[in-house]
Amino acid sequence: MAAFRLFDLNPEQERAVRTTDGPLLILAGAGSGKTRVITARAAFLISRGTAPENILAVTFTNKAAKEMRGRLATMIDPEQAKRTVMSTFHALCVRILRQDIERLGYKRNFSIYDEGDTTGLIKKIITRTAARDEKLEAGLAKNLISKAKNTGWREPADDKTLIGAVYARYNQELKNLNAVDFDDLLLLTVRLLGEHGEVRERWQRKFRYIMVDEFQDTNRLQLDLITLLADEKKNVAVVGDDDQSIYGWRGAEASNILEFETHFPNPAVIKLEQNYRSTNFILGTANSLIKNNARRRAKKLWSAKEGGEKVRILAMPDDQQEAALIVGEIHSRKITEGLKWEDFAILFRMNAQSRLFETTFRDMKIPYRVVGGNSFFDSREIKDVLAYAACLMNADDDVSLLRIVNTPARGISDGTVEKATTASIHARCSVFAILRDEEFLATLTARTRGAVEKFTSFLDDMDLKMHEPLANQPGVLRALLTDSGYLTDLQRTCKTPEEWLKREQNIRYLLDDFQSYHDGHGKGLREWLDAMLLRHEREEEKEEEVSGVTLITLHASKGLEFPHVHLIGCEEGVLPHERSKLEGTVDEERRLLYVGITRAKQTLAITWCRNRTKYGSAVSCAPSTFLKELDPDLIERHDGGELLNKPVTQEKATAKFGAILDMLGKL
DNA sequence: AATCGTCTGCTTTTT
DNA sequence: GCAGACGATT
Repeated sequence: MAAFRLFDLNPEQERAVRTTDGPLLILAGAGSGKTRVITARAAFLISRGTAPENILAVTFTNKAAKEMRGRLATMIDPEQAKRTVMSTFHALCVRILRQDIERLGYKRNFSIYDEGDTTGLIKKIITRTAARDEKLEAGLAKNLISKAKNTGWREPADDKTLIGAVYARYNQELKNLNAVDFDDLLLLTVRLLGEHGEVRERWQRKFRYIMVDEFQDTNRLQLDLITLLADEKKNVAVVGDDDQSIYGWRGAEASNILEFETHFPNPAVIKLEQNYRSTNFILGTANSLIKNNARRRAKKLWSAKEGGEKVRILAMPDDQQEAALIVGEIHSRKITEGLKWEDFAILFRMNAQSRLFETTFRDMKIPYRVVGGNSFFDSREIKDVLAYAACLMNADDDVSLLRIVNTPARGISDGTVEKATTASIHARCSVFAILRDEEFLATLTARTRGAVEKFTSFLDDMDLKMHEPLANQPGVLRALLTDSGYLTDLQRTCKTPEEWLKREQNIRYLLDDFQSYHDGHGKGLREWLDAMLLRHEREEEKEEEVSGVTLITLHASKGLEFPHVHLIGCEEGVLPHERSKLEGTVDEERRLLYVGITRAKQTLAITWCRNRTKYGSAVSCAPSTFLKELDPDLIERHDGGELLNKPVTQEKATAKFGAILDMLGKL
């Protein structure tokens, strides 16, 4: 291969790319080109003769992995790019576990349970375990269990506490179901690699160079995993920004990056401080805020982009007027400055804050998109389809089976299901096995027995068809949904034609996705199902088809950028959130605002309201204490109430009219 | 089995 | 203020 070209990189970036051996810590500030560095580093390693499959780049999201792979494909031979392992933590673990999980006493066809599945299971366990006067919310228990798994809390010795007992039972139950939750993917992989030297060595030999993206968001288990994968060579390059650590509440350990040296001694440390995104007004504002955090690796972002506008802080009388002013401003700037709706974003702390903006945008007929919110995968029909598929892959998967056993209604009542579950616990086998057990069937009425037998033979039939060599698997799945009467039943239970249209569209999307996965990758239901369960967003479609002003939480905005950003609701109690003050995590809230500020490329406006409607009633608010920390030299303060009521000035009207004429002229 | 009414209790959510 | 859960009703 020709000599690798590095001329698009600045000196620090180039050093990060060329430092290939031994531990490396890259402190990459917001907008400093970290994705570029990771991909260039992979390309550089390959150009120097490293085989692509010996390079591992781990990310948190599928989107990031995909983006990296795409970029790498533009830098080197796409065939080689394809062979480079770029994967999320969870997908990597699935890959490892599908090969060797048998050593931990699970079967290789294990099911992966998502949040909803696990919460449901925990709920069931709580009702079975708790005494009359004991109460435990399933959601809370799920969080506690997740935290326990992620911080390495083993089986609690004291299962005298309800949560301890539920934890132990939950793990046992999962194992019986031959299922794992998201946390288990990491936990079991760490256990597998830790306890089985030959497996560990095999993977260590494979991954000679490891890179980790968003290292500030890794938790204890993820660090353990990386440590286990890196052999004594320790060719581990981590990229991250402690100032953008905003997932502490999900178990991310900022100490992983702050104390990197204790985990990997004598690392090379490289700081990327040149920002390619924002103006210096914006970066200076961000710097002035974040320097108030005590525990951080000092860095100062700078930009070659001079000029621009000062950052505006607007005080608004209430949230209604906040929405009115911002939406109005976006509307007029789009026209007068010839911008696109996509150039604007509205950032907020809580999802609930987007509501008012949504209605205001609708009223003004401005297109908008809400990022996040309810996921495609939370819809009933998608869960049902995936449950059908899961049943064919893992006969022990009771959770999926119970989901679809009487969906559509086929004469297997709750009572029958209850009876089957009890019998399965007694017989120590799966519910599916019980439904085929002659002894059990004999206890049923002739009618119920007929229904059960029809159901099991239907699934058997589908199972057979699905696993035939050269089967048209997407076709089988499609047939399953029709022949089971599922689709007809779904249509019947939809209240409006629009609802049916939406649900049907979702299913069609899902099946099309499987079809193209099957045709393109030549992979089967197993692999596709894994990918679906580890992917909670329909990235491609969402991003390309939908356009308009972006409405997004601060958390979800990390990694994105917009020319013009409005950061709303900067009030004490909202940002920082009331709860964070009680929990002592105000620093993380400050980082959250920092992330928000650094999303802006050209202009940034921060608003706060003197009054806000919270839970139905109006409360008065104070501006966020963070606003006092921002460098006053870089900021303009306005009273937004006045701006809103001020009559339109002559010059503004002329400008606007001129712009309209301009647009008409172009037509 | 479906539907209606009342109660509750409120961040953020990469997989 | 409103969604989501749960229990009582038909």
